[in-house]
Amino acid sequence: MSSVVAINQRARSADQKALRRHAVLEAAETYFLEVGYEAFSMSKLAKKIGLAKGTFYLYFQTREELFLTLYEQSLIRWSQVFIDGLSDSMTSEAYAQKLFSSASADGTFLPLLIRLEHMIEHNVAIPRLISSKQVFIKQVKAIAEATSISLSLSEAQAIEVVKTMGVLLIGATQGDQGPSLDHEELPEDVQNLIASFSSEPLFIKNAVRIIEGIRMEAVANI
Amino acid sequence: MSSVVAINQRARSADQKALRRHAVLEAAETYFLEVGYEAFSMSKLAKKIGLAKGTFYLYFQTREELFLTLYEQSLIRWSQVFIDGLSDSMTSEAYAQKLFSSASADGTFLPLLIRLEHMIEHNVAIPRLISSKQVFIKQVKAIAEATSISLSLSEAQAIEVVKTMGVLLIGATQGDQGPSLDHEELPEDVQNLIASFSSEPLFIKNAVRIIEGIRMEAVANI
DNA sequence: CTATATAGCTGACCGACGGTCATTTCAATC
DNA sequence: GATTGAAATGACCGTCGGTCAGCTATATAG
Repeated sequence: MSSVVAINQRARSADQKALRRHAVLEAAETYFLEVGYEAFSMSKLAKKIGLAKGTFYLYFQTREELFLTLYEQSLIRWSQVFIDGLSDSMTSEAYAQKLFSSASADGTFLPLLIRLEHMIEHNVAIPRLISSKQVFIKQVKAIAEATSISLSLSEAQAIEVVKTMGVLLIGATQGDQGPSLDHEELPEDVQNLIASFSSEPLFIKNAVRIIEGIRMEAVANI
Repeated sequence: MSSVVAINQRARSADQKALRRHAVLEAAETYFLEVGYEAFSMSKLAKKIGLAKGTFYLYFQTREELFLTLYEQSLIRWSQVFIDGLSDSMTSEAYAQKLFSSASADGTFLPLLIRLEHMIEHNVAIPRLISSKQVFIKQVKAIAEATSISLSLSEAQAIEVVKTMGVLLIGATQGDQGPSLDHEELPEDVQNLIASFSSEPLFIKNAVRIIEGIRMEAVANI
């Protein structure tokens, strides 16, 4: 138990500080999964963990930097799950299905991805932002490599696919982020609208169109 | 000048109230274009117009309802501009280009569209939300009609195109919403990343892929 | 023309937020 | 056991969206 930092102890060595930072992140993610982005309060998180609010700000400069770090973690985690789920010679539909289901299964990843550019990246210091972009680049490369094999595409095509899937994922899951209207009485036209924006088929259909489009461009260029 | 409501006068008739509401919206949009979503403060807007903060809340229940109304207006405005810009027998690329440039030209539309589901629609009363969705449906229909002619597609295909263009637009313009890094020194890999997510080519390339995909699905089903 | 009633308008006030920093307290070192 | 430096603290700050009892401009009645 020597390396564990009890809640009332101080983290003095670099190791102990890393542990504490990790503990804060873990608690933050649990809390985030409970209440979501908008209701996430630093003061309440502090009370939950039993640390003073000021202590957080020793480990993260801003609330958004905390979110950026959670995003980074969830990106890395999801990438691994997705890559592990790929196999050789998949159809583009099966590929898109895997991508969507693995991303949806992670309760942190999508809500943070969707808010990344217009909320989180503001109020984060530039060097931290740069390092985050570099993590992103690394993950795109790793996913593209696996994609190249799974979909029998060139490396360049695979990178194009991966980037575009990200764009599409953000757009297609937008509807899932609205307020829950499950228990509301809605007119039929609105119900139909919502149904027609169901994120999973929306994503998969268009992912297939895009992947096939990219495939055909290569053939046309021979 | 009888119907104009001076700033110190009271809006008593329905006409005058509508005028005042309109004046508030106009001032709000001007202010929004100045400072953007995050820095938009009801108190500051009040001072700008010379009305008390409480007065806003007679015309809009919440800050988000004000944004929802601005969004609605900008959607209607953009739809008209876009439809007017379409002509018969366009290539899918020309179509996508028109869509992107008209949407980008409206400083209000995209920033609000991107925040619609996960920020604005929360904190708006359900009936207001429903009426907003119905405005959306109406606009989609109008755009689809014009699209059907321009791209020589069936009505059903055109609706599919329009809905999907919306999804793609949100995803592709995400990068434009990040903090400005123009005057920052960035490592080359990050610069390349940002360049490769340039929203205009990103949108147009994939719009073409999707439109052509939709076209081909119809041929395949004959 | 004045008195009354109605309702548009006001802004001090509320609780909660993210963030700060002078002070306290713990633990490693001498 | 004394010293010291840094980790931890939480009262405090300015600002936010939102409220509502009181104020007053205006339409109407007499």
